[in-house]
Amino acid sequence: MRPTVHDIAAAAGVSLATVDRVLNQRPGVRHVTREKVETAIREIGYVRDVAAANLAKGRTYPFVFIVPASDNSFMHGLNAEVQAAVARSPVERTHIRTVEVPAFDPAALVDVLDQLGTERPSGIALVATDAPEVRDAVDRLVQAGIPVVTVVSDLTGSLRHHYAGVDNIAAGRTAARLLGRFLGGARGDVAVLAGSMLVRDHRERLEGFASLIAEEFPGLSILPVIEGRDDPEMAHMLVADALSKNAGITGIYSLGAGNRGLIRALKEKAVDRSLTVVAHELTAHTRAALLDGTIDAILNQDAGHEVRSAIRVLKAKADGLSVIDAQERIRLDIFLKDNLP
Amino acid sequence: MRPTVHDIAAAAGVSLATVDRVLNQRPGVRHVTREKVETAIREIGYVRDVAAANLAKGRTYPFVFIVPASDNSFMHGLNAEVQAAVARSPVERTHIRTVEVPAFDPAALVDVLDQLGTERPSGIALVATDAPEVRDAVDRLVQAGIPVVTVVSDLTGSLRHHYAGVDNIAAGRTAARLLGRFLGGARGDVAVLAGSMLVRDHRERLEGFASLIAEEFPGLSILPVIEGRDDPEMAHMLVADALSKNAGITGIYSLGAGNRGLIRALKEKAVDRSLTVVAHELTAHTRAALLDGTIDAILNQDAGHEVRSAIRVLKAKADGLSVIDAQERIRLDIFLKDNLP
DNA sequence: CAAATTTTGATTTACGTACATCAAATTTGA
DNA sequence: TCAAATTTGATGTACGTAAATCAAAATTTG
Repeated sequence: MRPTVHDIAAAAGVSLATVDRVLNQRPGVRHVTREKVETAIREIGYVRDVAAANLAKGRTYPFVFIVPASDNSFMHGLNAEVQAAVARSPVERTHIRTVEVPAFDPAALVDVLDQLGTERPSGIALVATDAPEVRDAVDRLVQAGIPVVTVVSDLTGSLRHHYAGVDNIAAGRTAARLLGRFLGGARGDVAVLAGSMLVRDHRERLEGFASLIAEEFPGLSILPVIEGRDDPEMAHMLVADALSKNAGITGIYSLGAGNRGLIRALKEKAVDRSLTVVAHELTAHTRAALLDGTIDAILNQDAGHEVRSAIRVLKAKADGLSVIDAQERIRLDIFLKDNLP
Repeated sequence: MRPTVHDIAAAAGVSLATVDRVLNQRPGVRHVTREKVETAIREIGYVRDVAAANLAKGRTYPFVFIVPASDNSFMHGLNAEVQAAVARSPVERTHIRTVEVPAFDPAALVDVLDQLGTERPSGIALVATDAPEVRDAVDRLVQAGIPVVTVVSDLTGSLRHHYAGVDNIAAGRTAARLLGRFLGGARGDVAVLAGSMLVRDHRERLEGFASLIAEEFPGLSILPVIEGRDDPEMAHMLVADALSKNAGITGIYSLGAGNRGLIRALKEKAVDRSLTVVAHELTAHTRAALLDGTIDAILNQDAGHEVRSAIRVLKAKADGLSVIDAQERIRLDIFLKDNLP
């Protein structure tokens, strides 16, 4: 049987009340006594029964999810997953509130974060906009003892407890290797479609992509980045234009959203050309395009995993427990036609 | 606040005891009263607090993991993950016992399963040997109300509640597409190194691999399968031999274990040849080979995820709860040099 | 050394559910 | 209609922990 507080009390030769004082860091225990209890805890290998403790405390975890008000399918998916987590709230003893902030607006994000500093929720998850003032605001929260995790997009040099998202530099390099190998050493131009170079994930993907192409596929040259603002219409126009003007394009890397426009452009302008296309984010559109051969590979991060992982980590941090690292690593999924879920 | 048994009692106009009788399917409740309570439960949206219930019951989940006594790194890894789960047992209220059975021995597996039928644990996870008598034994357990999940290797046509593993046909097809695309449409011979054609996962991987090569890469011809019995020495010998005798080999697909031998053979016989190699299972050896360019891609299933998923599913089944399907899908990881964990 | 202060012990209630017991009410059958 | 059988209610204890109260003991201070 698993040891209980009574066992600690017996082992340390003190009363239950004293054990409780030590366990819950209440005052009124002499240093020597405290140490005696702590030793007993270690020696008999006591671990608090979190379920019983939460029951006794009537504890719930008030968490806040801060998501950008972006109108693209990835963010919609992320929101849906957060809502799914909200639906599970009663069972998981969480109480999740979502806050929308304007995208790419550090000041607005800082305002929200500072406000939360006074509310003191049990944990905060945010899709970070990578700016120094945001980092400082997050660090203030962390130093005030509030667990904070970043989701999807990380925050350079901050004290956040955890990042639930993929390594975007690695993602870019992986895309580059797939594209390069699929092109089989042929010379040619590669077009890159991004949302905006102001977003850290997009910058990092491009950085990884460009560096690996330069290192290992010197026959390929990367054209100036097309910024489609994650907007299908704009992406369509810009890609169609590029394909018309440049007959030397043999590969395309789409590292952001707005793939609907890309796919349309490809179907209009490139049915006859044998282009190799690697895109990010699995959606109904990209899935169909992968199946019909318009896209050759899709890199994906699973928003559901990210949300669930963020919640698990926040809970663990709130309880001062450790997490299973391997379980919380968000993997970069590579989908070909054959391994779609 | 979340509704409790007291709220049901009040809503249904009955006593706590009656609610308890309905909730725990105890006898002595008139049909009409039972319905009244069930309606109230539905209407106020009551969900049992599993933590409190388990506390009251002093419940633990006695689970059994049946793993084959195979001496390869994948099974070692799987065992390590099961042991890690055992270490977490006190916290998770599980009580996991592992049973080793001889590999590829349906009769031995059936014996163990039948034995467990009398012990009636809360759940059973097994690495299935795909044979009709095993399927029947599993079906008997399921029909006796014991939750059963298969791990790593599934059981054709059985009633098992869940399979925590990858789709091996899809894995084979994915390997074929990677190999085919990496080879860039060139003609050539492809060698396949398997453990044994008696194992279902290996058969399925080969099946998927061969079918996609036939469909989409007619320039590639698959050589007779090399059965290395997942043994490094044997794999080394057979692969070295094949490479010496056949200069037309341009690609290798290793779908089982024993990759240490494969890698040694490649380094000895194929440094000058530009072979494309796709292998299964990420280990220290395959990882190093991927990094130094000996292997081009690794397909992997995460044993830790499989074990944790199996446990979550068994718990849910034991409690009659539903699982988050997306969370329990075991993904086929594709690792290139750039996205290694 | 007594008084003031700090530390410790003993005990109780609560969280939400499970389970058992016994009494009271209701229904059923003859 | 009455006894027997069935159904329902009332109540208490338990699970492991949290949190509070009050008394007793130990320590520190003057």
